[in-house]
Amino acid sequence: MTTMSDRYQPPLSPARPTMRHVAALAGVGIKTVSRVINDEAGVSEATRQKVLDAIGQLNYHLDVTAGSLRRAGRRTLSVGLLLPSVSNPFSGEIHRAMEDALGARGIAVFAASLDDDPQREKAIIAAFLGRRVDGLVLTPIAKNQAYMIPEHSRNLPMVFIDREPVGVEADAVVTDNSVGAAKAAAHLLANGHTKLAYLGDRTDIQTARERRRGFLEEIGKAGIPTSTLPVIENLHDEDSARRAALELLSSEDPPTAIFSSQNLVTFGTMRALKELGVHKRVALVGFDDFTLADMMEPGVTVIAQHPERIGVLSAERILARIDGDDQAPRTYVVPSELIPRGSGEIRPPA
Amino acid sequence: MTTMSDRYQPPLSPARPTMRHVAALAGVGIKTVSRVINDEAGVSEATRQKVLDAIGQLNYHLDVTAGSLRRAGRRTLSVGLLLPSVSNPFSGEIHRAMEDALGARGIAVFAASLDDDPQREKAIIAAFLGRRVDGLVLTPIAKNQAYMIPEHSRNLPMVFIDREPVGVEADAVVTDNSVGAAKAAAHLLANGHTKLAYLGDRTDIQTARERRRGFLEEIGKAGIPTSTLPVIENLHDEDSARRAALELLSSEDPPTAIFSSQNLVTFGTMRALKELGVHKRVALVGFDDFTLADMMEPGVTVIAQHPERIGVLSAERILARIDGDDQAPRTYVVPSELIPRGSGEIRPPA
DNA sequence: CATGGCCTCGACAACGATGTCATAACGAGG
DNA sequence: CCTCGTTATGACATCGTTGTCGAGGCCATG
Repeated sequence: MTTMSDRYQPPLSPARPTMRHVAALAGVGIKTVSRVINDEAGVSEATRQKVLDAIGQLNYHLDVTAGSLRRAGRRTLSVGLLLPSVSNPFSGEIHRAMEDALGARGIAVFAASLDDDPQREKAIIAAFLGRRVDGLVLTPIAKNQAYMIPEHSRNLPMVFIDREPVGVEADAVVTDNSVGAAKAAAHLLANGHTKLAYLGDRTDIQTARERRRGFLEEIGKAGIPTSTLPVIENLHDEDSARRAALELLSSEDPPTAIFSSQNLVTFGTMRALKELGVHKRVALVGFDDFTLADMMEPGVTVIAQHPERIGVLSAERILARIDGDDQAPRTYVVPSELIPRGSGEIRPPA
Repeated sequence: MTTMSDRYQPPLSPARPTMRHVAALAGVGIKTVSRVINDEAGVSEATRQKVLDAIGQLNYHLDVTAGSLRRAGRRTLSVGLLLPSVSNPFSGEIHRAMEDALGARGIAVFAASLDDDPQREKAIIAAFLGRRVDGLVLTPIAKNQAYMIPEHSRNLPMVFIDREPVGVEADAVVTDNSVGAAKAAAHLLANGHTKLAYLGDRTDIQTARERRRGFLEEIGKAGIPTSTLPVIENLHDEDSARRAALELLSSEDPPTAIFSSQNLVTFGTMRALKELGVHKRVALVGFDDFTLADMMEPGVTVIAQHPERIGVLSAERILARIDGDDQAPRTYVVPSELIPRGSGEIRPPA
């Protein structure tokens, strides 16, 4: 005789209950069940209890998607969120703020990563449209969002993050990229630097161009010629930034201060500075804050964006649009903030 | 006369097209449209083209949710993912790996943050069930998952991450927490330490308990009494960890090596070490890798988990279950890895 | 030319829910 | 006792899609 008690029991698989089952068990019509679940008026307390009991007994969960098919306004109670990558902390913060604001309204969030790939942007949007999301919040990559015109004219609520849309009119929530970069420039100038350099991200990314513009314009205003200032771009990962910085710093007349336009570029630059042993002599200001920046040697001065703030604002806007707000689209600017931590306050050699 | 060209034009809002519209425009029946879209056989090439043209012209997108209502197996092509917080990098990595694997199959991911709140866990699961997700991947917080028994017996695919479920049998993908912690202990012992300390997370978190166990057992094996070894727990954020470490290090007979059981605890400890100026004299090994750990002074030795690996494996398992795999549930262990970077190789004072 | 088989294709019901509307029950007012 | 308004309730159509099934057209075979 073998004992079977420790064998895996494939579970029974009773059909998932529907309103009909609940109605039958409670001895009422399905419409009454619907009324109870949706808290509609016109159900006696006794009936309500019977229905609730049946729901509990069957462990019934309303099928939101089936409901949305018929429901007025056809709300699916879901929105699509397109981010650079869900694994990057900046995106994560935005995602989190969005989740909290929308979750409170019973709206679920589909999140997806774009990886700077315009094709992917379109494919994901198509997938989300197929799910009939109530709204779209996205950090656009494609040069142009004209392909969204059909949806736009169907009044699909959309909010653009990080960059204003091209080809459709819609709300946008952005960081003051050029202003932030100008602050970085002003800060380095104020600390006495005249030999500056710019290390930047891919030039097809609008925010990268804005940052470059802000940085260079501010320097120009100070009367320092920008035509000879080293501007190294299209650095999209840590290692290419590191190598660019190494080369730059090993050149004949190296800069005494560097502005890096993005997180990974900042990391690469930090590595280069450290490898050459000049991390305490060459000034650095990076765009984007990061964890432990204050624990580095020296602490890294940054232009911090406020992703939670961006997320909260975007959530507000998409909710307002979903609720029918039809004001003219606006762009909301979230100010960046210079956080001095040491690396940006290094003064040029005398 | 005022010009209106720059005024906002609220867009027209033609109804979203359905298969019926496509069918009418193409001059075919709706079933034929369905066949074309789903690549079913039995449609002549000519008809196919007509339908595809109509789809393009109307900018039609199949309504996946409506389809899932009728489709065999009722797949909604969505899964729910419950993470500690979408804003934490560890969760982000898992999310990303999941998104990639499931996205390739046309499955969308609902992600939500638990914040270590058992109530939230239940609420979010209820919300996901209401959306009829095809599967659930979760990092459980609640002591017990017995409340999921009804779903489990309805064969809802589930995969648990980070911790084996209690109360239901299901696949789990976990890090070898106790083994990893033991490695940390062994590493510190091998470097000559005998005065060690443990700084840990909340004791109601299973992984935290595992790590403590692994750490203390390994030390016990080496013949060092663990009863007097400082074990400070329930440190759940950076600042409480910092304060605990400060106190510990200022005590009469401070440890020469510290093991911190989690990211935030590690950060707090690093701060304390630095504040006291002993970061180059007291050894530290932290559980969980983090960005720029190698750039700290000294580099921080960690027991790294592999969240991408965990994500990939979880995605594989949930897909297999969705595809009908009905083997007995298993627990998959993803090995952690000790990465020496300096802080863990500091030797005790002679 | 009749027959049968294959290929295309569409009518129809159904999925699980909700909006509409009709009806039953009941007490109030005449 | 009839009428009326109010409240509680359910029958039914419907949302957009897919599964089932049968109809019709065409071609090859005998």
